[in-house]
Amino acid sequence: MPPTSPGATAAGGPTRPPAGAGVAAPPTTLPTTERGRRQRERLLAAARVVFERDGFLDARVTDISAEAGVAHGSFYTYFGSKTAVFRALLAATMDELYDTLRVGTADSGAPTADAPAPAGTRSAEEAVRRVERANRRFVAMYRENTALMALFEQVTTFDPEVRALRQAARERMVGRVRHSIEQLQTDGLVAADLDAEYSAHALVAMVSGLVHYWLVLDGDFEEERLVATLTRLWTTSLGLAPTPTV
Amino acid sequence: MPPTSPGATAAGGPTRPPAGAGVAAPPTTLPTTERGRRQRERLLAAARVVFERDGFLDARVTDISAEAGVAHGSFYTYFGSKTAVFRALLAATMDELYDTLRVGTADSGAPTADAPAPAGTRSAEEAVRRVERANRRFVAMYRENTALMALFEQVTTFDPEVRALRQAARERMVGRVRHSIEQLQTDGLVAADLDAEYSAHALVAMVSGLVHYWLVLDGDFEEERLVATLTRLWTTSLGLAPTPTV
DNA sequence: AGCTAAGTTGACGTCGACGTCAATGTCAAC
DNA sequence: GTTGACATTGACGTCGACGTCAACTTAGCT
Repeated sequence: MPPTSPGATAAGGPTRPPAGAGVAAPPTTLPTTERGRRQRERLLAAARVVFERDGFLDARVTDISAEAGVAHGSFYTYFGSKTAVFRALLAATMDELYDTLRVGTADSGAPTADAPAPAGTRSAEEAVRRVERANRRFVAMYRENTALMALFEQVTTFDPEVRALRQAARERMVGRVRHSIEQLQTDGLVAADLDAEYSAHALVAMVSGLVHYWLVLDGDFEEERLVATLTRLWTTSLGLAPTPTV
Repeated sequence: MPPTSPGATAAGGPTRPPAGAGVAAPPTTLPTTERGRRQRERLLAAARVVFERDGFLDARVTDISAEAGVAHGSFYTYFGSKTAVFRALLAATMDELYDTLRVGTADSGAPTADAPAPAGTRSAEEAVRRVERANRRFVAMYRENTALMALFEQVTTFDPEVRALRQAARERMVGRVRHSIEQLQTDGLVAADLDAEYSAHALVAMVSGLVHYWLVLDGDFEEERLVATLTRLWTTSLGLAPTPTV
């Protein structure tokens, strides 16, 4: 069975190509005027409200237009479809969140990182601290954007473009973590024969998967304990163990 | 922000309650006749084919009827809606898969388990072996049912009943793992101060999350290496470490 | 054979979301 | 202040999926 996923057709949302063939030019271009730019922003903001409230599938273009305070027809001046506006919204927001995570976590531990080793940062204890910070930050970010994360997942299941965004986002996170693991291996703090790539993927899956279960699937967790346990498992699994064995 | 998820309305699929109020009795009852039972089976099988081929959203009741070789109207003799048939299909299949996993893995390691400790099973090495077996089995199961797993996720994002199924499935797995961790703690093989519940959740998230990324989101992995890395991280994180530190 | 309850059929009406478009409005430049 | 490009408006036609239902078939029982 080839890597599959149901409903992955080319177009956009739930794929049902309109029978009528006449394809109107989808606004790929950004607005010309200043007024246009503002209208586009209003629609994006409205889209966010409506999507988060109703979910992608139940959201209607009419609702978005109404929320934005513009006529139904105006929507199509800026976006070709519900799916198009969602993609735009997601792309914009994800870039924001990416920055959020980057700020405040130097190179190393977990779903974050990006600076040269600040020197004197080469102890296991320091690494553990960095992992914890990154995890806490990630969890907080997810908590503050739960609705959007749920939407992201939802649309990923049927829109190829959004799926690509998801893969990209994941690879970015994994890349950072892999880099951090390789660094620790270079420093002799992590076993050299550990597969950094696979491990990074696994650890990222652990954190994002559990947080998803907590916030989106409504699991019963306490944030601090969650961060603590994730950090402990993360670091112990890499052999940065503060708790040797028993 | 309360545990949210978009599009979570009561009804079924993408929530759009038919304006007309007259609710016809949804077939909650199972077929009376033998013929009826067989027809229901055929529809279920057809539903699986169509769902896996087109995804839940693009699947039409008409397609399912056609695939089953029955008239459009007959569908409604057995199921009240597309969502209803999907729920039935999923419930049935999940029970099957649950058994699949249970068989062949005694109490302990990973996403499986259920027997009394066979005695002489109390070494760390044995525990590691059990975790590996369970992981390998889980990965294989997922690989052989990728399409269905993708569908499960898809429908979870908007159908509350399916979401409940997902939560239940997750809790079952977590319960087994937690039990196994507690066992290992009793045996002094795992640190007693580790939170077994949270850890079980995290480890299950790691395995299912990574496998999901591999098979559904089409990541680039090699199965054996995947199982090996997952097992290594799993066991090391619990302190069953075959690889002490470096 | 005749009766009845269960099941089958497929044509039909309904409904809601979409995307269009002709008329109208806005604004900046000349 | 006139012009023209760009944007707004909202009523309208289209379309496809759904669920219904009245007529018909099947099969078990007496």
